[in-house]
Amino acid sequence: MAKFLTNREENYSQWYNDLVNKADLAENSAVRGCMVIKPYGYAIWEKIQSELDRMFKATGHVNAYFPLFIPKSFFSREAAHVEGFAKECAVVTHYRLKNDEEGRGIVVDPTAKLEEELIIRPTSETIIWNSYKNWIQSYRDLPLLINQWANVVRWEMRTRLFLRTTEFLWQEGHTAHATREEAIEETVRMINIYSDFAENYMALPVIKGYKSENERFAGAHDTYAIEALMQDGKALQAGTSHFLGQNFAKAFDVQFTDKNGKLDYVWATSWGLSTRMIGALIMAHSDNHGLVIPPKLAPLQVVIIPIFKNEEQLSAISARADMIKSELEKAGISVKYDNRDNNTPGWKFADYELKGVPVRVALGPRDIQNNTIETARRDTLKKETIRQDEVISHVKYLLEDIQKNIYEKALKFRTENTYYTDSWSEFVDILENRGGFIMAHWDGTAETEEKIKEETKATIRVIPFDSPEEKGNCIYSGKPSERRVLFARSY
RNA sequence: CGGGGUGUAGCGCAGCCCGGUUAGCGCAUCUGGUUUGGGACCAGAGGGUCGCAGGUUCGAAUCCUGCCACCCCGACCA
Repeated sequence: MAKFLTNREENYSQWYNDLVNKADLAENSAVRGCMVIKPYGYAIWEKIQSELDRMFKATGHVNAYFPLFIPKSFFSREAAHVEGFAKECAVVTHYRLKNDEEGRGIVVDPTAKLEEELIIRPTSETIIWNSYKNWIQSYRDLPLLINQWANVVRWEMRTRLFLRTTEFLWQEGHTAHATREEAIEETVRMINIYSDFAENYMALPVIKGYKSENERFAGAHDTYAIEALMQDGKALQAGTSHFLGQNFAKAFDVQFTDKNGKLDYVWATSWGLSTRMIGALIMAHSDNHGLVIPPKLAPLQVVIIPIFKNEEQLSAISARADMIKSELEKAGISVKYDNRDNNTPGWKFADYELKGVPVRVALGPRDIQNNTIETARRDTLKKETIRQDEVISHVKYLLEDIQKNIYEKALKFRTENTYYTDSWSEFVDILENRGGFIMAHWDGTAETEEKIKEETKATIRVIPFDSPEEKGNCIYSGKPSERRVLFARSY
């Protein structure tokens, strides 16, 4: 068979770019580092949005929207926060263009300079806390549990479709609480929602844990993250939840009166998950035939393809296909009947495989004769011929089984590529030659983490929540350590 | 910002080293016909400021200079 996609084993980056392009998910735009998300890619994002949104609302959160522009002065109130983001901000300095008198076309009107520059949000903590200041006076106003679906801009030096683009779409939750304990509880609740979403919807096994001080969000007391392993052996941070302490409340002077009439600063959290998840989906499950989308997030779950020689056959097949389609739809399954006659069945088979549609149903003259249908599942590419009256139950079974199977496949891959080592030379060797997760001892200092990063490009992805206490010696410094942490090279 | 690479039809590329009539191939598109159980075949057609600007030359896709864009590898990061 002809090759339509770059081979994944030959060149992982090229395979990834090629797949994003050929599966019609996105393309590079004319704007530096920004991408155009095409309808099919956006449909996947809409599925992610709707499932997450449901989970947020079920835990008492509501949606709101805050401005794209942040006055520079807001942004500089929290010292660590500004330090973390200053290097990658787009800044608006003027508000008008004009025709150049010397005929050089449209130019910025120098007389239209803003008195205070506006930052295009790289994240919204500051503008949101400026509002919260007015919204919160009493313990009765708390907790405040708000989420925003938005775009943000971070002027990264190097970009990559979905994984790191200059502008990206995400959701960011920003909550305010009366007590430290409650805020920490919220931070944990949200990282659990993310990992639940990753595992049960994305079919992506993740490791939950704390970020080390070096990797923490700018302005946070503590950052929790979920980390996933991609098929090329690199780690991908898939979602983060931050305990912000009273940092932003103090910076924006958000105080409330508690039950005892005492004034105190509120406790905050923020948490976010982005279109990067689409990149994770691609890199975790896809193969050399194209995308593999978990059924729960597939914009299209089933495609029915007719195989016919003439109009007469097509109409007989269509009658049956329409019936199957409406029955599947009644069962809550999304279905397309592709009866276009300008492509051959073989072409359609390959195309829907490239797009990652989980289940394909083929109907031809043979099937009409025998009262059968042919099903094919995207994960294993296995085909089966079944009785037509079994189609609904079989498709339902396939969707569930594919969801389960690709999760298990990803988990198996992660297990096989997670190494426990106490030897520095083996540590280096794994990173150089195999990739994957490494569970190793660490002395807990930022200096050691920094040195390991310099020498191997690996960072501490997380200190896993469930990493058991185990006495050992730091892989790098040899100093005593209480538990293993997760190292990997990352995106 | 450093190191490497690429820019030729909608997409993917050859031609460039060693300058020479009309710039070529595959895919895609359009027309007609035959096909259709794994990316069909035949015949015909349309589509190009060879990234941009200069220069050398009788003559430049090809040589020289400058600029621009994109990709990959680093530094940065969700």
